[in-house]
Amino acid sequence: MTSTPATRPDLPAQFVPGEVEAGLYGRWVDRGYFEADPKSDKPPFSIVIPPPNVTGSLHIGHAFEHTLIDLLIRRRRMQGYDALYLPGMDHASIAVHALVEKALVAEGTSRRDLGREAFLERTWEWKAEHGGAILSQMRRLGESVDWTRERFTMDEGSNRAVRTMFKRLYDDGLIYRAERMVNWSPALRSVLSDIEVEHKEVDGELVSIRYGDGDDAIVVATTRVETMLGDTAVVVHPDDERYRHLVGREIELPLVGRRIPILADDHVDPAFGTGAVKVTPAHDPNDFEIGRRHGLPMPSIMDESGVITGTGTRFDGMDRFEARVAVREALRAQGRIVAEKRPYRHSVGHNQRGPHEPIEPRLSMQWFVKVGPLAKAAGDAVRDGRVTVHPPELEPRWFAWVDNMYDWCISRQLWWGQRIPVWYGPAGEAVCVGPDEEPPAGWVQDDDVLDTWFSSGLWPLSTLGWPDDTPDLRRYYPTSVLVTGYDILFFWVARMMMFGLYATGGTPPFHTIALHGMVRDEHGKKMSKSAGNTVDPIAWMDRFGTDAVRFALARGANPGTDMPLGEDAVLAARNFTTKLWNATRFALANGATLERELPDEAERTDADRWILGRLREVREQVDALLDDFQFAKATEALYHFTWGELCDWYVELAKAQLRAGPADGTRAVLGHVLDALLKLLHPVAPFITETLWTALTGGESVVVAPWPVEVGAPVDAAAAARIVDLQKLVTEVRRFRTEQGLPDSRRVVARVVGVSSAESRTALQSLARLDAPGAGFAPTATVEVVLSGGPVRVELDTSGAIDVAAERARLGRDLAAARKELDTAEKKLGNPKFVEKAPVAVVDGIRARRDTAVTEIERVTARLAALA
RNA sequence: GGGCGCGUAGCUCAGCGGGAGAGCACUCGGCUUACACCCGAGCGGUCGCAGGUUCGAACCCUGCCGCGCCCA
Repeated sequence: MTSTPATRPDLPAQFVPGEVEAGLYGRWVDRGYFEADPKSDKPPFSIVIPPPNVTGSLHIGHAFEHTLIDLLIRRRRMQGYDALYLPGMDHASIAVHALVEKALVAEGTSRRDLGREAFLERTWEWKAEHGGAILSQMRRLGESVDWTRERFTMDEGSNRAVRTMFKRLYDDGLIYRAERMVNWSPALRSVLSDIEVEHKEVDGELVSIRYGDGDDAIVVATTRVETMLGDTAVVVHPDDERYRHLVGREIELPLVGRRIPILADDHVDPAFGTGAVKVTPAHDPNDFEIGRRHGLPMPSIMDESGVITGTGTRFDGMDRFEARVAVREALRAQGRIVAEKRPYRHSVGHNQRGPHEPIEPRLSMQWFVKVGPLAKAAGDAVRDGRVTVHPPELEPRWFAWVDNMYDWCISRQLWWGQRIPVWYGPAGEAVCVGPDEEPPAGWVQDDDVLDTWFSSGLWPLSTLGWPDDTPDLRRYYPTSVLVTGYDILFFWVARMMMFGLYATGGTPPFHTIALHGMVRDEHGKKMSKSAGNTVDPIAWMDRFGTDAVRFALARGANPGTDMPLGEDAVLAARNFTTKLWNATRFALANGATLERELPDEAERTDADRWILGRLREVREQVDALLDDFQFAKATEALYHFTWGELCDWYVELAKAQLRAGPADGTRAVLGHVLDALLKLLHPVAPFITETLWTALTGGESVVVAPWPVEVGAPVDAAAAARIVDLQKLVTEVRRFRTEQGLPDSRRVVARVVGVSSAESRTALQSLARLDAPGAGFAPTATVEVVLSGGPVRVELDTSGAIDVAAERARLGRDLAAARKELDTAEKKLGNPKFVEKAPVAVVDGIRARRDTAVTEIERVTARLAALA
C-alpha cells in the first residue's frame, strides 16, 4: 500500500497563465467587483482612462499606463474605497479620416464623392466592425475597469457636453471666428492646431535670390522658393547702413512683375543672412505679422490642397513641391540665383497625425478658443496647490505651457466629429445653438467639426454625466488622480484643466497629475515602427503571462522618466512569478495556514520575529512609495522581500523548524506572511495572486480582500541582528565549501564554537549542510567570522587534506580587505579636525570599524601562519 | 537661442553629505525532497572632466565636455 503526503491537491506544479487568466477575469466582471457604487458609504476614488484612440490597438505605452492606473485602483479598492476606473475611447477625427479615406481611395472613390451623410454612415460602420480592438486587450491585461460605464467621445453624453461647453464659451466671448495664419495640412485639406504640428529637422535647400537690378539689387534667401510668388515686400532693419538708401523704393518682383516696396522693420535681424527678408504675408507666420504692421496686401497663392493658384503665372496648377523646383529654375534662367546651400538643415513643421506631410502655413478663417483666462486658471490651480504635479520636476513644463499659450484653433475641415453648433442666416448672421435649442428654420450649420481634443478635454466631466447634475458627477468629480504621459501634458491635460475649472467655477478635474515617461527599447531608444524596435505587449503576455508583463512594467516605472524595457526584464518578471508560485506551493504542502493565530511572542523563533518585522517594514515602505507614485521602488521592494528574504532565508529556515518538531508556529507565520504578501502583490500581478491567495486562504477573492495594514510584528532588533549574523556565518561557511570544492550534496561534520543560540546552530547546520560532531571528531579546517556578538569559529572535518592554496588565497583576500578598511578608518581618525567636528556617533562608528579591522587582521594573520 | 533633465559595474538603473548598491549579463560549482523559469559562491566601478565649499563629496556650488527631451 502506498501513502501520499497530505498536501493540498489544488495547486498544479506549474502556473500556466493562459489557462487561468480569461476565466479569472470573467469571474471578476461577473461578480461586479469592478463596478463603482455611488450609493456606497465608502470613500470614493476615481480615475478616468486617458481615452485611447478608437483606431488603435494596445501598444506597450498603453500597457504601461494602464498597469499603473490599475495598480492604483486595485490597491484603493482593497483599502476600502469605492474605486472607479472609467473606460472609454476617443473618436480620433484625423486618424479615422485617414483610415476611411484610404479605403475609399482604394475603392476608387473619395469622401467628397460620397458626401457627408454617406461618409459618416460608412465611418460608424467601420467603428462597429473594427473600432475598439483595444477594449478586449484591456481585459487581457486584467484591467479592473467598470465596463458598465464605458464611454466614447462621440456618444450622446459627450455630444451634449460639447454643445453645452461650446455655447457657454461662445456666450462668454471665449470662442471667436477669425482669419489667422494657421497650420494647414494639404493632404487632409484641413487646419491643424499648433500642438498637432511636430517640428522636424530636414535636409532642404536655402536659395538666395537677387531681386531688382543695378543699384536697387537686394538679395533675399528662402527655403521655400515658390513662396516668392506671393511676396508683397522686402524688409530690412532700419539701422542697416547697407540698405538705408533702398528703404522706401520699389523693385519689381521677378517672374510675377508686381512692384513691391522695400521697407524698414526693426524685427529684422541684420546679422542673419543678407539682412534682407522677403515677405509672404499669406504663407508665413512671421511675414504675416510684418504684413499686418505695414498694412501689406496678403495674396494667397495656394489652394487648400497645396496647389499654386491665382498668381497669374505659368506656375498656377503646380503642386507646391513641383513649383519649388520650377520657380527656382526659372529664376536661374534669369540669372537671379546668387547662392544655393544644399542640403540645408532646417526645421519644418510636419503633420503629427495622419499623413506625415509638411504642413503649410496658410491664412484662413477658423474658430478659436481664447485661452487667456482659461489658461491662467489652469496655471493658478497648480500654483496654489489645488492640483499637484508628480513628479514636481515637471511643474516648470506645465507653467511654461499654460503661461504662454496661444489661442486654440478648434475647427477642422473634417466630418467625423462634433459639428460646430453655429448656424448662419441668409444675411450671413450667425447664431450659436445650445443642446436643447433649435436653429432658426432655413439657416445653415457651419461645415466644420471640432478638434477631437475639445471632446477629450471634457472627458472627466462628460463621462460622469455633466452637464447634468448626476450622482456620478457629484461623487466622482473631481477625479482622484490623472495618470498620463508627460508628452501629453499640453495636448490633453491642459485642456481638461481649462474646461474643468471653467465648467465648475473653479473645481479642477483631478487632485493629482501623476506623469509617467515613455517606454523605450532595451537600449533606451525611442520605439518606432520605422526603427523596427516596437514590441507587442500581447505577444509578451502570450509568452510570459500577463502578470509578468505588468510586473516588468511597474518595476521600471520611475516617476516622470522614460523606461527602457527589453525581453530580459519580462523574463525576469516571469521568473519572479514562478518563484512566488513555488514558494506558496511549498508553504501549502507544508501546512501553511491562516486558521491558526500567530504564535505568542515568547514562542516565536528568531526567524519568525525577523520575517514578521521585515514584513511590517516592507508593507509600510510599499504604502509610502505607492502614495508617492514610486511604482518602481515599491515593486522592487516587494521583489526583494519575496525572493531575497522570504524565499532565500525564511523558507530555508522554516525547513529546519518544520523538520525539528510540530512547528505550528512556523505554519502560522508562513500563512500570515504569504497572505499579506499576496495581497501586496495583487495590484501588480492580479492573476497569479488571485490563484495563490484563494488556494491559501479559501477566501472568495483577493480582489476584494482588505489591504494589509498592521501586518507582521514590530521589529525585534535583537532577533534581527541574530539573523543577520547567521546569514553572515552561513555565507562564510558556504564560501569555504565552494573554495574547497565541497558540493552541496556532501554533508560535512562540524563543531560550532561561540554561537549561544541553539536555534542559530541548528539553522547553520541546515543551511550550510553541516552535521553535528560525534565521538572522535577531528577537525581539519576552521572558519572564523567576527559577528556582532564577537568571534565565532566553525571547525570542520573535511575528511582529508584541504586545499591549502585555495584557503590561503581566500584568507589573502580577506586580509587585503581588512587592511584597506583599517587604512581608511585610521586616516579619518588621524585627522584631528574630523574627530573634533564630526558627530560623535560618526566618530564612534569609525572607531568601531577600526577595531573590527584590527581584530580581523590579527585573526587572518594567525590563520595564515597556521597554514604555513 | 530659452527651459528641463541625464552622464554611477558589460547593459538598464537606484543611491543624492559620513562604510559604492540592485536587476540582468558574465565566471565557477551544483538536478540539495518548492522552484534548473532553480540553488550556492564569485568576478566586476579614478561614481563624465576640472575646480571650489566642507573635518568629510557619487551626493552641495561653479565651469567644461558629452547626451536626451520640450519650447522657440
